Amino acid sequence: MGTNADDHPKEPTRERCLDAALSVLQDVGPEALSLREVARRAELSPTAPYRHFADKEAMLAALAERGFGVFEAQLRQASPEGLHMMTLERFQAMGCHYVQFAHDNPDYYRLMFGGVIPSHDAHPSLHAAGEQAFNVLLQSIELLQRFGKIKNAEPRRLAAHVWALCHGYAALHVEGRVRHIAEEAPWQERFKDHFEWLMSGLGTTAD
Amino acid sequence: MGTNADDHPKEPTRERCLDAALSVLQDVGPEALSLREVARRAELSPTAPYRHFADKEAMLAALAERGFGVFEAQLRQASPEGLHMMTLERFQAMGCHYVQFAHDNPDYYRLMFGGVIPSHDAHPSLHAAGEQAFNVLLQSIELLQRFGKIKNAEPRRLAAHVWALCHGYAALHVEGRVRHIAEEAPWQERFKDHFEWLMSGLGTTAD
DNA sequence: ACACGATTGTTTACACTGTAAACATTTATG
DNA sequence: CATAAATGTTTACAGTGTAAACAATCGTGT
Repeated sequence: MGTNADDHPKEPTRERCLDAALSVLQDVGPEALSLREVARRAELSPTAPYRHFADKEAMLAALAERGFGVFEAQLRQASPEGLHMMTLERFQAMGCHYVQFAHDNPDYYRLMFGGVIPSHDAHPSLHAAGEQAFNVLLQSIELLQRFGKIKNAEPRRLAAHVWALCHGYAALHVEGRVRHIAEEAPWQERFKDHFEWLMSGLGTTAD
Repeated sequence: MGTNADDHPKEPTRERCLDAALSVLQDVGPEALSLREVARRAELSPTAPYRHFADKEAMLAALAERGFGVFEAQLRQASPEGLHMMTLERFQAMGCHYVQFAHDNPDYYRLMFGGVIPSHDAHPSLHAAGEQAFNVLLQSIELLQRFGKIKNAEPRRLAAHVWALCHGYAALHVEGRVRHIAEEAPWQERFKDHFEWLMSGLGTTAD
């Protein structure tokens, strides 16, 4: 006794809502997600979540923010000893982890990068979380430049370049738009090729 | 007389619905789009659209299909005399037209490539329309290969590569996730750099 | 010309949604 | 312990997706 699955009376309601929201998201997708179903799964009255979130969008924004935390951690994991020891190998691993995150958490990914939340700027802390994740990429690029591993163009543009490929790849995957291509080999293998093609266009030749 | 704006009594209702749907989409976005508002703008009874579309998703699928038509036309426009005269310059123009489409028609783009329609395969003609647009890219790649302009890897992978970058770039733009970068220069200029970096990774060196 | 089945449109109905407001309860704090 | 804030519930309302029943319109074979 006392070991029931739903035995977390101390867990603050707000977190329970977010957990429930994620579970609803996985089951029915963001379009069909309803605040009331979230309340139901969190074992609350239908409108209780309004005590913790201004409205549905604010709740999704909070969930997306949580997603960015997991995401950033996963990116950093590619270079366990910190970004300052950046190498091309680790940078590629980071790209891999990027797509891996989208693959493992399609709902989070859609929520964070799809159009579910119309404007991130309307939710300052969400915007900040996104910015912080982007900075991991940006700093890595700057370090690679300092070590002479990639060309010396404007770092934000290089970051946007790499980001665009990763996001494009991840998004097309998440939305299932590349299944006809995906059948032959596991995506990790294919992505390595893509990343190498990508990086070979960013080499240090006439900055 | 007879020249009123709403003087298209012959226009089939189905098309009027799609026009109305696009207009609603532009005004309130796909999340908030309601079939009844569409019916209102098409000057129909609230449930009339059900005579033309199985449900809301089917209607959005039909609209997305129309979008793919416009999209494909815009891609082909980059090589006015047909794909068989493909050059790297025209291919770059095609990339530009890709992003231009997303920029000019963010609602269409989100509808076509975002997660609004969960599975394209559930709507065969939509799936076909998407496939057809992809084939424009694929054929261009194959022709560039035949002319020795790019490396000789599996065409579908090369196509996925270019597509991923274009989609990533377009999507991040459409969702307004690159405004901090976007301020300095018009995106057309920046995209040219990106596309050149991309293609320089696909040159003919050790296939 | 006309009957009749199919196509297209409308009305009605229902369960569900987001959210505001009023109310109740718990909790923290003087 | 009193009282104010935080948290949860109930009630209420307008708007939604969609099914079903009904009405009008149209095309077609005779």
